[in-house]
Amino acid sequence: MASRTATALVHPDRADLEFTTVLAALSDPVRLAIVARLADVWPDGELACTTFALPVSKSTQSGHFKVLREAGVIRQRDEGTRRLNSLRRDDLDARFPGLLDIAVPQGRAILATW
Amino acid sequence: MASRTATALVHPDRADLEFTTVLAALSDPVRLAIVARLADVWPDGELACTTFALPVSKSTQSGHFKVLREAGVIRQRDEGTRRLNSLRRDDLDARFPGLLDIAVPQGRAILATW
DNA sequence: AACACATGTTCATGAATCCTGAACATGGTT
DNA sequence: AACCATGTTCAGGATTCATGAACATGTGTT
Repeated sequence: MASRTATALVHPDRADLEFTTVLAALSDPVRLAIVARLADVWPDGELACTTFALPVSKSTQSGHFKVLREAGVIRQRDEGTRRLNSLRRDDLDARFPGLLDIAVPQGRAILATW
Repeated sequence: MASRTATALVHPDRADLEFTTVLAALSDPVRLAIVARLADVWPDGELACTTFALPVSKSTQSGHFKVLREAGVIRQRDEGTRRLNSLRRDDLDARFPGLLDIAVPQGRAILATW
């Protein structure tokens, strides 16, 4: 992958999560669907980007995952050639209690339409 | 005002509210602050656009109120030369229970920084 | 080693959206 | 009528978004 090891992946600390940034990250159907899938394999599940079968191009997917990571919604780590994603539910629940409880079912509803 | 009576204000029905659209509307600090102010005068309070003293230009304000209205977050009605705004808390609570309870305090926090 | 393949990222381009000041429209006031 | 207050619309420039093509890296195969 491109410069994986060169620049470390940026993950904001729990205390630095911003509400409006998180909402913006969740306000896209594709990203909300990603969050719902990750919530369903939480807490120990990690899913590679490819496993989502999203209806957008590869580069757009890459952008969506980046938005979620930089907002602090997901965590990403590299394992071999794959980038594994997991939900930062603990941090989100601590900072914005109840938000994921509302958002995840909505994401599942989007998944159901695909 | 410009063509106020010509085209009626668009207000989506409660059933047509979309989660991602509402989140997008709430994901901006200025709009979140507007929502918080309206929540504090709910249920019978109506505030004209000018009363908010927002740190953006008049035309940008107009755009923000339009986004909120078209997302179904606020209701607007014209009274004389002023456009009065109120929060659609009943509809939002019915469709997305708990969302405003989370968002409003965050909006108040933004207000406190101005 | 060398080659091919799978997984993701980056870059350049075009499309869509956002912010602003200037001009406009409407209602109320003197 | 003239004037002011409240908001909207329009055109522009700037920022953001989606995509295909090219690239980079890790794994497996010969």
